[in-house]
Amino acid sequence: MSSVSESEVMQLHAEICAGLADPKRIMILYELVPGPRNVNDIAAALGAPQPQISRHLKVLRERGMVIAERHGATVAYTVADARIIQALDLLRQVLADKLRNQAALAATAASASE
Amino acid sequence: MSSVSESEVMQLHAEICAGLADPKRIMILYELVPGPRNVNDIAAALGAPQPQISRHLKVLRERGMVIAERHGATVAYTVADARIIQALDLLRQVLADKLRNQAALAATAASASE
DNA sequence: ATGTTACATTCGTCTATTCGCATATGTCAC
DNA sequence: GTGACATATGCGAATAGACGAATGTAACAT
Repeated sequence: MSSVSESEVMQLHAEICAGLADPKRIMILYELVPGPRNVNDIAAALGAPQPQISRHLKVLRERGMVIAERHGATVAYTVADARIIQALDLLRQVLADKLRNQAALAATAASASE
Repeated sequence: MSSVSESEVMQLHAEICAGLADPKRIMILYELVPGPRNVNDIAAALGAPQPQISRHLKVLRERGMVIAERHGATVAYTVADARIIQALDLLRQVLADKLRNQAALAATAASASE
């Protein structure tokens, strides 16, 4: 019966979004798309120190956005929900269009000043 | 020719996500879904002080996520891209499922301890 | 038990965000 | 011009986020 209040939902919604609000975390999530990866592999792939990646993974874990699974000495991380990647892709498209429009505007301005 | 580097894209991607990383901003964006709204209406609808809403709108504006259009004394705000709302909806669904699963788990635990 | 590899956490510091409050700007009506 | 309304911004305090560097824990092999 623990119904969640409207503002609590908004808070949780914002926390999930905040999980995406860091370039490294976005890169980590995309690294996990092809399949599970362990921490050192991610760190190596992104050229970032392992503790930094571990901390970012903790942020994502706390928000239920990735799943950690121990396999012996290593820990495999997975994206918890494919819709997280879908949302990232949507926002990436928004960004791509914005950059495209800016480039077009710049070209227009350039040709206007020729 | 201004090609944007990989990490710059990630930075911009993260900035858009950061635009969503606040409960009030999410509420503002959903307020704009039915149609354009001016600042005071949003502030009244959310029961928040006008300067706070104005600042949040500035954050969204700077990231190109909303469009401001002056009409006389008032300024009408619109969501710049419908995919922003789609992304929010996706993440909201992720959250809803998570809450549903947590509730189910709690119920299981409760029945196990009967 | 020791060593080695994999991962997580703590600490101190720095930067960024958010807020309330007051105030500035902008637009219109008169 | 003045006044009234709509929106934006400056300022200071409080809070949160991210980092590097060092250290702690966990799993396994020998």
